Amino acid sequence: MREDTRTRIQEVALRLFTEQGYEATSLREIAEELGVTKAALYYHFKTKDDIVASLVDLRVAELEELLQWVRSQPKTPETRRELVRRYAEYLVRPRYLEVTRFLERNQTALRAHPKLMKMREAMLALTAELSEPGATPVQRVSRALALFALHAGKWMTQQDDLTEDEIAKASMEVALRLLEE
Amino acid sequence: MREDTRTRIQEVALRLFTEQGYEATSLREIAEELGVTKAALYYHFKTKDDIVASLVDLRVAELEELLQWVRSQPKTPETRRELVRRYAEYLVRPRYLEVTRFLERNQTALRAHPKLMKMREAMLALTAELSEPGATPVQRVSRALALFALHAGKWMTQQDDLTEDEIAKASMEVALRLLEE
DNA sequence: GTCTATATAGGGATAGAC
DNA sequence: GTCTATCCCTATATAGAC
Repeated sequence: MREDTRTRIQEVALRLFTEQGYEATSLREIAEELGVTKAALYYHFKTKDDIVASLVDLRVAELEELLQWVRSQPKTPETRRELVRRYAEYLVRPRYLEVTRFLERNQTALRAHPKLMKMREAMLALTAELSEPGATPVQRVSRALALFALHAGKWMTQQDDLTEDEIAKASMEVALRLLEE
Repeated sequence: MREDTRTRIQEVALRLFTEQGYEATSLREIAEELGVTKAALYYHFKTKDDIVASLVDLRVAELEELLQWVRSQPKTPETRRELVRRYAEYLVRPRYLEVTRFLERNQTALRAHPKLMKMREAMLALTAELSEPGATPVQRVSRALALFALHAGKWMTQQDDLTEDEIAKASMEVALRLLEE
């Protein structure tokens, strides 16, 4: 069973945008890799920006799902721990991680993109759910760092002699400890 | 006493690259803001890439200075704490922080840049100095996160009601605690 | 050291045939 | 749904005058 062209465009675009950067990747390159012409892309997506939008949509939907869940829960330490655990689960979904990396690496190029603001808002909202009203600055910073700790494992992989699994476990442990502050 | 044109080019380029992204910023824009023409830029820098190289050079030199220092010290907990403190000092030097932000936001656009590899190596080397041979995975991840914790304050500034100073102090506290693992 | 003018290339996007 | 052909624009970079 073959994927449809639209999905294949998304996949190739995501990979090239991540590897080379958004601006540095031309529609010609994407088309060539797929063995079609630029014009064919325009049948599936109205603009280059539209391709990005379709990618971000996938991720925003997941973040908002998570946000909705956490807001339906009592604001307890266990809820916060569970939020970190669930976030880690999202993070290993293949598509999600790649989109995240793409967005991290192309912040300025996409700065004006309206979809990005929605995503940033969602991330800040998630982070906010980890904090409490009367928290000290140290607690605030510490907990804001918790979700990021889970990302950290990803760029460590390249340098270290640890296995991916060891890093994942350790990152989770560090993230949960950051919540304890 | 007026700055020379070369320095002014660096300043404007750095600001625009950071705000708009490297690829999205044309030499024409830089030239217009300075009130000169594109061709004038080419007198001072051989290529657009050369401007970036000149900016990164500033930062690599500082990182390597720091690396040289830490390697001349005994490998004690106090040395590691002092490394974190010194890194934080570098981070608030105006030029350094702006270059850092520029590099963070334009990772992929600059991915092929040879200067960047030198910088990445220097950062990993610094991080490595925070770890010890027999460290557990949790310690490794935790300490690798320490230097990053200092950066974290920067993107928190936008959202939070904390003052810049409170965030700086809290980030330092969090970084030092991450070393304790 | 800065200018004007231009070479050369590549980008995103569209029209219209098949 | 994909093609060819093309429009229009902007980019980096250079040549040569001042």
